Amino acid sequence: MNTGPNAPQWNRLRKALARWYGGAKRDLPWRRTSEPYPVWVSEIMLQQTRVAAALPYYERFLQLFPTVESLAEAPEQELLAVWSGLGYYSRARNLQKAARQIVAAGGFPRTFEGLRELAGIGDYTAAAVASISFGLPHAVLDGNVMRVLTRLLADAGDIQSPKTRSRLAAVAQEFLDKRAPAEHNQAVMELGALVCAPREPQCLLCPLAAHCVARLEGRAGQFPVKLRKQTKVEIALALLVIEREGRVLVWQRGDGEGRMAGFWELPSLEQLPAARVREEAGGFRHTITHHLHTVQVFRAVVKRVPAGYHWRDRRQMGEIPLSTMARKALRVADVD
DNA sequence: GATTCGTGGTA
DNA sequence: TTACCAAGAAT
Repeated sequence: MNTGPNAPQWNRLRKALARWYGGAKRDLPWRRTSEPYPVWVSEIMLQQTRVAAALPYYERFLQLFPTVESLAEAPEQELLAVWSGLGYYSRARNLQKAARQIVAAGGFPRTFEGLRELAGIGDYTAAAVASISFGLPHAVLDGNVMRVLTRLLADAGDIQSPKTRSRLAAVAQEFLDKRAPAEHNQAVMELGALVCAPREPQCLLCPLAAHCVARLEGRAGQFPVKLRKQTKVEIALALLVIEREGRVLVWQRGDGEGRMAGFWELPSLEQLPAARVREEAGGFRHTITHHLHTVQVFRAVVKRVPAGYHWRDRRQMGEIPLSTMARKALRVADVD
């Protein structure tokens, strides 16, 4: 740890941060309680997901599954349907897996290590729930915190490397206000979200600005450093909207441990060469991580239902787990 | 330890 | 339009 003459004055920083958070704190639904179940659900939903995107899902999810028991018993199709459109669907499956672990154990684990063993809970989420719900002194390290700390220290390490991350984790833990871990953790993240933003950081509004090395050097925008970048892959796809008597032909992804298992999809022209295309309904682009799909949507007909395909009522599509790509295609074809 | 997993917002 | 990236975790 940096204990030299240039070590950050953590106590001053903590106080300045707490004062700022007192005025900037947003009223978000998951902040109205410290109960572990809603806190946990919100933390999972917020992984790599913006607050605005998670909000409506959070409300619907707790409406439908108000307790950990109800989540443990939920039919998988209902669970995936509620999550449909939010992305990273393994989160939903792990959430239920963990709910069953919790019910089997007779309640929530009340330690970081116990939380860490639940499905879908890594270092970040374990620290978040431990601090917010149980007041335990574990610092969170997420994208916000890494941005704040790399700027504060002008740390030029690649944040995608485990070495840099563990170094930042130690700094975060030293920075943590052990008397108020819940408030402190959320304050740093909120600072990263609202002030110490990725682009055009609002240094003039920042409570840490006086001690921020990157700011003092006029290069806050250069942090954090991220060396690796993804190369994109273009994919062309023709999806078929095959309608008959108000129903649409779909297939279901295998329930095995595959990507988006359990989700319903439209057939592609490649899958159903026997389908007879009537007209092109339109097209759209859809990006999944680094895969750029250019999708053409065709209305088509089939003589008989091919093996593995099913008719689903077009008005029922909102109630089943459907990939966003399929949803977009249905919209293009005016089915909804 | 590098990859993969979804989606939508923003400049 | 493109590139980045958002309260990460599992493999």
